[in-house]
Amino acid sequence: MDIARITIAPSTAFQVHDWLRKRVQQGDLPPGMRISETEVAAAIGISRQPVREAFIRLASDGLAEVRPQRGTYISKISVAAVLSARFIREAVEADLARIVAQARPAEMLDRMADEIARQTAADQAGNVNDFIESDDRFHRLLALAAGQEAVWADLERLKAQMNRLRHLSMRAFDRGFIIGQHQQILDALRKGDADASETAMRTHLRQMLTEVPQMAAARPDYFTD
Amino acid sequence: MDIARITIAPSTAFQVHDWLRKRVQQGDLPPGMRISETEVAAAIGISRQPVREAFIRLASDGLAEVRPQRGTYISKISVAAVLSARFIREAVEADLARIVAQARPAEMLDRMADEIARQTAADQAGNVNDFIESDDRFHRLLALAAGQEAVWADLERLKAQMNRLRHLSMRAFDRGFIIGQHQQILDALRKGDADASETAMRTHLRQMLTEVPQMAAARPDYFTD
DNA sequence: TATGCCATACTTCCATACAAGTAAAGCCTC
DNA sequence: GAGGCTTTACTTGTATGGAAGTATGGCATA
Repeated sequence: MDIARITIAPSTAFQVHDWLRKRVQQGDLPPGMRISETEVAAAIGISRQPVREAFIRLASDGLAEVRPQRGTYISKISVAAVLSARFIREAVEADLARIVAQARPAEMLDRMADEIARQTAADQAGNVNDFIESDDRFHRLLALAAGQEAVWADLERLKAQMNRLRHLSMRAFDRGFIIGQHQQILDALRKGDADASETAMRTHLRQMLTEVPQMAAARPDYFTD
Repeated sequence: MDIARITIAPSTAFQVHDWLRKRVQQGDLPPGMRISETEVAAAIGISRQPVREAFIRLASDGLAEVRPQRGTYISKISVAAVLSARFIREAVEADLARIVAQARPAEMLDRMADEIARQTAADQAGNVNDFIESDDRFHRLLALAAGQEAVWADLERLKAQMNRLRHLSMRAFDRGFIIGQHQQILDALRKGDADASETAMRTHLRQMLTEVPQMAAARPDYFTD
């Protein structure tokens, strides 16, 4: 039997945090921008306390920096943090790829193919957000196919800094190239070739090594380290 | 020129968070225990607000769970979260081992040997905390030797759940065995044998796969999932 | 003009009061 | 005794006032 799904209204602080987090990740609140408890509270029409607690959560996410008695600022994108997250992603997804290549779960691979189709459509429509979301789902499906769903949840946390960079870079870089790499990965997985799958995945994720310096050079005011 | 190191007194909320976090990680505050803003505030002699904010941070760490209008509880150790963190560690440290084996930075390898010596001493003295700290330093040195210090910082966050488990299991399991595995890893690194280094590291970190179910069976009230 | 002091207008931090929700014990009713 | 209601004592959530610290512009002074 299905149990009833009871949802209680989330607290104000929770909602504010969620709202701010999304806006930061999408680049709506740019790195370095100053935000103020008073201003946000007034804009929403609530007291300062829930906003303050949302700021604390945002700081825990690494997306904001609270300087006591001075102000709160949207974190600049740490190049070191992005590269670290990238390193971890490569190591983890390389292992995931090997596992999936050996198991070859047909349904999951089909769903990955579906995502590639969606990416092509989003690319042609010029819809950056759709593309990024499908990109994430593609990689998440890999974790699912390897029976390691929780791993992707952990990676999501690490990707926080990377995501912001991606919203900047997606406009500048070739999405068709990314789609091609996804296809290569999927082809190798279907063949059950663990070595080729790992190599394709590592190549794909190393792409970022060239993108990061370019982005940092283009918008130095958005980056640190 | 060196710039002056100015330290400002950390906020009360920060200190409370730090205190609670350490106590949770060392198992002083057991999984499932109920904690209350009012009680902690009274015990320390401050108001509820900073304690409340410390609870929020603790929840962000995954070490506590705030149930609105009901109470706040120390998180039980999520088996899924531990296994996920372990999977990530294996993938990442396998890559790190390969890199270090190829570079063979003499000074770092010597420092890793020092840590093994400290672990032997701590083991004979029966000092669990010293052993765990040295164990962490050993693995951290590996990241340092690979030029990926930031990676270890990210792993630290993921290890939060694992650390609590370790304080439970270290008393039950054979520390001498762990030391031997560290030595095997170091030997392979010194030889510059990337494959052997990777294998030794993976073997070492897979040890946990047998420990986790045993611990969960021994103390089911401490675990979830 | 340059320098040091100071008032002022911010900021985050903490304390306090109250609001809203939960849970459990006690009591009443059947 | 069983079931249901009410009271009561909790819990966390929000609002508000003030404390403490910071940055800035103005002004007096040399």
